[in-house]
Amino acid sequence: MPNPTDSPPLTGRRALTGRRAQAARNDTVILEAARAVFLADPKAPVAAVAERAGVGISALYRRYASKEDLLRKLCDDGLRAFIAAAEEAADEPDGWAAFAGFLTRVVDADVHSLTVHLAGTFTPTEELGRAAIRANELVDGLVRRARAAGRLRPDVVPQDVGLLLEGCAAIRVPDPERTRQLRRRHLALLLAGLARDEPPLPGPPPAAGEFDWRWERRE
Amino acid sequence: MPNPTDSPPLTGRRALTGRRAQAARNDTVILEAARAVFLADPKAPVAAVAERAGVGISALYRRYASKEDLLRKLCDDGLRAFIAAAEEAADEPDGWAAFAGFLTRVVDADVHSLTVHLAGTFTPTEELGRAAIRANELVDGLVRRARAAGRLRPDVVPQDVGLLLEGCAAIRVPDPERTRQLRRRHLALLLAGLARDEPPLPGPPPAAGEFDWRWERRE
DNA sequence: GCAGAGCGGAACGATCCGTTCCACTGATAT
DNA sequence: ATATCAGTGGAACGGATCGTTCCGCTCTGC
Repeated sequence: MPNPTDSPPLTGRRALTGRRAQAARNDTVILEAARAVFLADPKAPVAAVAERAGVGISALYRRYASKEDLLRKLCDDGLRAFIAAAEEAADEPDGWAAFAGFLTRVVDADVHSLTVHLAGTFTPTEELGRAAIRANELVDGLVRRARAAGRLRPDVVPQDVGLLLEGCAAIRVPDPERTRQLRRRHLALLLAGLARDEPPLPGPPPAAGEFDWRWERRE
Repeated sequence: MPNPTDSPPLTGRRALTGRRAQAARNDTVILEAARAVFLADPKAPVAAVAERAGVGISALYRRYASKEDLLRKLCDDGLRAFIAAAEEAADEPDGWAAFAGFLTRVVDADVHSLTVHLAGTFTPTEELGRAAIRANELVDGLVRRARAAGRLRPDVVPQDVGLLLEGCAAIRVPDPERTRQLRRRHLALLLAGLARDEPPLPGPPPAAGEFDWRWERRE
């Protein structure tokens, strides 16, 4: 009997029961395991995901036609979370606070590294492409507002955000909570650097589309 | 006839000739290729190095007993370069300039990511451990001097340097020169953030030895 | 009490990869 | 001139890895 986890079902409401409940539980357990595993190592074998989830391999293949399918789903979810964070931050009235809050949210959720490191391991759907465009637009808006608020140094461009997130995502220790702390610390350094009246940043700023190559399948 | 590269030898001086010269040339060609290949993908196969170097596999195995041997050599060279950069920077009289110069040098040479990403793929030698300690001491000194010079915010600790370098190393595009530019830009942001009179960095600062786990062999 | 959804995990086949091996070449020594 | 052999390219090998399939079992829902 696999996964004898939590309490029995309330058959009254729409609550699922027995085998069916277990299946529903496995849905999320598998996704969480996959996220954790591929975040640590994008090339991890499928079996590692199953093991981490505490299920058999067939429980996984019942839900996803292939590894690539699973990867795509993961990346899609990540992009969605990214967009959600941006939209949520947009509600904040102060432009700088919105910008800083957005970055903090994305860094905490570890959403950027998933998207970035998984890109190139599967053939992207058109839907995913649209989401990516939407995400870029949202970031543009956030940067524009932060600049309008007067706190963001004017030589920062939206594409800098990607670099910045990548830098934060690169910081990783075995303990997830500690990772979060260290990344926040690093982000604070970055945010301080984003302030005004510093000497201008060197070199031509990153251009739109300059990072598209990530999406090309790597061998 | 392999590697019919450059001009004939000057037999007069100690200049090596023919087969011998070719071998010497291969020494460096192989190392450069290995550096480039493993920098791009730490798990790359040995054959990829040989191909990139334009030599056969046996030319490689004649010099290194095993892949692990080659990786160790690479890591060792990287650490040495790191130390050299630190020592060179120490000559600079101004503490802040020394600190900033050191970071720039290390980022430009792409030395940090090599050491960090290759760690854990081979069993380290004692010699390597000593070099690591020496490197840490040098960084300590650089941070101390920068702080004494009054430009470095006081809540930055030496271990922050590792995080910072890791962040810079994480940014990578296919073109090496462009990578260098983008990293410099990112570093400038970081350095600006390192300035004084900002709100204090959040969370407990990274502790000494907190990143030692990197050196443990990963499965 | 029966049908089948859901599952665990062994088994399979296709790579992939580190390492060895062998035949060959051309510089060097005699 | 000729023999020698350091240096080399690359095919071949054996082991490991990994995605996927498949089979037999269990336990639910009816």
